[in-house]
Amino acid sequence: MRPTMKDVASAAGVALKTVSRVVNDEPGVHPATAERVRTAIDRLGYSRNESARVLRRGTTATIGLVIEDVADPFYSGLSRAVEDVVIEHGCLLLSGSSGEEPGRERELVETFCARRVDGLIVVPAGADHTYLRSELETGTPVVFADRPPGAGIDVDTVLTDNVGGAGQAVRHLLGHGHRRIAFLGDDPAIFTAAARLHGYREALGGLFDERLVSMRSPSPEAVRADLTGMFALDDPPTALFTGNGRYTVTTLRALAGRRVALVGFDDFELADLLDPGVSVVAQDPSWMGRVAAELLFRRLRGDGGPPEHIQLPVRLIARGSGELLL
Amino acid sequence: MRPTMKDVASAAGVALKTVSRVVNDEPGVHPATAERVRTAIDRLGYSRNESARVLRRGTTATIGLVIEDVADPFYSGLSRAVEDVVIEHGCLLLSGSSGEEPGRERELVETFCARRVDGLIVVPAGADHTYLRSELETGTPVVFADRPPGAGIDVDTVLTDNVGGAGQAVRHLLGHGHRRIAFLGDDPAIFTAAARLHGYREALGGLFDERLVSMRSPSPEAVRADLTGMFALDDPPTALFTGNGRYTVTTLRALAGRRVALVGFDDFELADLLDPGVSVVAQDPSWMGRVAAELLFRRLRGDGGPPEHIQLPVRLIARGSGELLL
DNA sequence: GTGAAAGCGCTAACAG
DNA sequence: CTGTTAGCGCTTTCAC
Repeated sequence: MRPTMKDVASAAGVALKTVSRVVNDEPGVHPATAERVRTAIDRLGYSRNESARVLRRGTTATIGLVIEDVADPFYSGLSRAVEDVVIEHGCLLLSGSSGEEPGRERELVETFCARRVDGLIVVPAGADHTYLRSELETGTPVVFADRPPGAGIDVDTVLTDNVGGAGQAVRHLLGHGHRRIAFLGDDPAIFTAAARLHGYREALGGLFDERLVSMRSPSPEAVRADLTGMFALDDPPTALFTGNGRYTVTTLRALAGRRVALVGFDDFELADLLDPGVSVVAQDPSWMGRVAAELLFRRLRGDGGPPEHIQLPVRLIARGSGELLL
Repeated sequence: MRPTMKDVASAAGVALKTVSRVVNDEPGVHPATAERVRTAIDRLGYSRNESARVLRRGTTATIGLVIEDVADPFYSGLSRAVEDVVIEHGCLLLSGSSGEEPGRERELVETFCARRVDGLIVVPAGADHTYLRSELETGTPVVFADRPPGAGIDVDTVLTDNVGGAGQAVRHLLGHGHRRIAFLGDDPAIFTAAARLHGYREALGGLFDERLVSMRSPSPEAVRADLTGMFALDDPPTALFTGNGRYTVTTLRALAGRRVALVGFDDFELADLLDPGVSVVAQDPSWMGRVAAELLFRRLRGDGGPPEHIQLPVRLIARGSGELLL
């Protein structure tokens, strides 16, 4: 039904190999012959079967990307940047969302490996990546982005300066006179959440009070309940540090206009249009994606050096909410 | 280097076909034999070569999705929904961003077809889809989402009620006393932009004034310039209707607090937190994704009925900005 | 239950 | 410049 090279060959009255040459722009085909072949290709509506080509050549020109959720602006920004780099290199991107489930992460990685991707970029959901070992031994380069791999796997990583960023946020609030600074963030099982908690705690020093820490689901109810609890304390927080974009937004909603200083980790659209503007410690998701993808292609080009561990800086953007004085 | 079924077979002391049976969970293998095979698979770190399988079977269990830009929340929401449905059906998703370039759209579609996707979901950037004809004849189902295909191609579509939604927005503003209602939107070459302009114009009737229409790039500068021009008129607009989420946000920024009524097409995060809250005509991108994907899988299951044209309704959400009285 | 042989559509290696 | 042959790793068909 679908025409093959053989069909094109007989239609053009040449050997199969000649068609292959034309299709692949290989030199050494007489222009007239090439033209005849191209005509036959157009007439039959021929399109090369990539699976057959991959099977024969052993390389797929495909990169796999595992993220947490495409619908999250951080990851969709990262995705887009990865896609652009992948395209620049003439490759195709295979991507999937783990939904923060380790099992799904692994399934995706294994599916991608079964499709013989040339390389992988992974934002891990799980903490055990020993399942990657045989693939790594086969020589497939893997870059971890946003979060590092579990113990025992030493590969390239591109991470944000989470500890430093959290410290910057807290010191900013301290500098504006606050001493009761709460932290709302994800479950510390998530690497970035734990790192940001660490930076927060370190910067606070003796001012740390575990009653001002809430790390659980970013559901409106949970955030609201925890905030209510904190504000009911004898010495309630006068400032908040939120651990990621989702928490910042949920917290803003839960605050319902209450006047508290706030600095959030992650920038988000419209942060400048709120009143007051929301001060944030901004990451650059597309930078992360680009750096990870470029590192991967460097490996693909044969760079066999030791694993690199890149840390991207963050930038504090003051817009008002973090500058409310005590 | 990478182990094949043949390697597993000799390691387990069975024939290649037996390994194939085990890998594919085919019945009729003695449990003990199967166990021996599985052990060999684990020991060698075998993973089936999907390209070889695809070549032989002729079906890829892969769906292709072409959108405009993953980094746009509308399309990333749609993507995620498509991905979920695709996963439910045990398939893999191949997706790419056209960046609103017809050439890129076509390249993506052709790349996906060369990879022999079982079906395609396309948010077109171009207006000519005759290049799809041979693929359609081959029997590959294609669903267009958000925008219809160009002339001469009759396939399934899943669109939003753009005309109706724009009308709803305009009538809402008319109902609050406004008579000078401006429209800011994308280039009318984009289907949705043209449809929304049409709905706007129809609802305005005799009140339509082309000086109150701005349809060009959503750059802050362009929007600001056009708004300045409109407000300098003798009878300036007292209300705005923005043609999509990007325009709404850009416009809000350009307004810099000026008191004008506004209804935007597309909902967006934080619309409720601004002051006043931003009234919108909301689409549901994940609903659109889900509907398109389910329709595609219905076709893949053999539903050969005539092309379906699904129109999804919109919902007006009043939050304050659209209810400012004249 | 198990296996041998053919062949999916292509490219690599070598002839002419 | 053009053609022939072998074989990538798998599934299908049929035989035992």
